[in-house]
Amino acid sequence: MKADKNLLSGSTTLLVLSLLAAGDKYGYEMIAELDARSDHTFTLTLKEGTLYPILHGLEKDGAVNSYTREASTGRTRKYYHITRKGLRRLEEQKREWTAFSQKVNAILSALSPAEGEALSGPASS
Amino acid sequence: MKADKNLLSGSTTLLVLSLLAAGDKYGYEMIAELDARSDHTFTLTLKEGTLYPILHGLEKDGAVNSYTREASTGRTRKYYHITRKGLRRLEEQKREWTAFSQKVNAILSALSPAEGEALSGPASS
DNA sequence: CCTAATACCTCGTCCTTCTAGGTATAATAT
DNA sequence: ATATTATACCTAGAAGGACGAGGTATTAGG
Repeated sequence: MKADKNLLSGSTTLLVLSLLAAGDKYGYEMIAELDARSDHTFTLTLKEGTLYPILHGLEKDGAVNSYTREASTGRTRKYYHITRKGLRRLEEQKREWTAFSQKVNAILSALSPAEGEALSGPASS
Repeated sequence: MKADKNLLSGSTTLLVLSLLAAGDKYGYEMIAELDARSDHTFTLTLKEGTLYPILHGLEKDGAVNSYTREASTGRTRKYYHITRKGLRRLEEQKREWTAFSQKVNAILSALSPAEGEALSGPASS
């Protein structure tokens, strides 16, 4: 329940940049898209209080820029567009994520066979 | 450089439990093992200031228990042993991690083909 | 003898996310 | 007509997790 939130840590910016690399989007839309992609299972939920400050930070860094648009519904939306700088950053973070997740998976899969050894030491559960 | 630290967030407990599931270990050993497994590339580095509080927390929760042992070198080591409760927790966190990382990977790989759509909207980089 | 390595620990700081609030407009229900 | 819900944006402060920097003690090596 609580671990999900923690897992998100650090990969939030990566996810935001990824979404924007697929096309310009506005904040509310990104949250809805992530929510839909995680089948509403709370696996990948991004909160407004998290997203908006991140978008502002990315814009300040020049990784994205924004423009407002009137939707056909009459609503004003603020769209974000990823820049070349943002794309470079995305690639870099993607590499880091891949390296990291592979290492974690390697450790996770390497533990089961050594189960016998775990019981060889003095233990009391 | 800095993103690595953040990526670690949330999966630290999972990694610690994984290491212990492969056999009883002491703190210093776990740090060295993770460092070796990440080829010293800083991808998976766990710091003492992070590990020890986590181990104490896990022990308080009953996920691990500990015993001291005199090594052949004459040094006193504090070994940690994972309990049944800890194993259950490990399995749960493993599932969460797997679900999470798969979703992230799905998003990462789903972005490139939509590149054309990204340029259909009004944009200015 | 003095330094480096082993082995443990903790406190305060920083960074990231969330909670909980706020504003404003459009659509829907009453 | 009016109230509620949904859309769409925002922010300040709280909370949580990892780290840096410090500390202690013992052993090995120069």
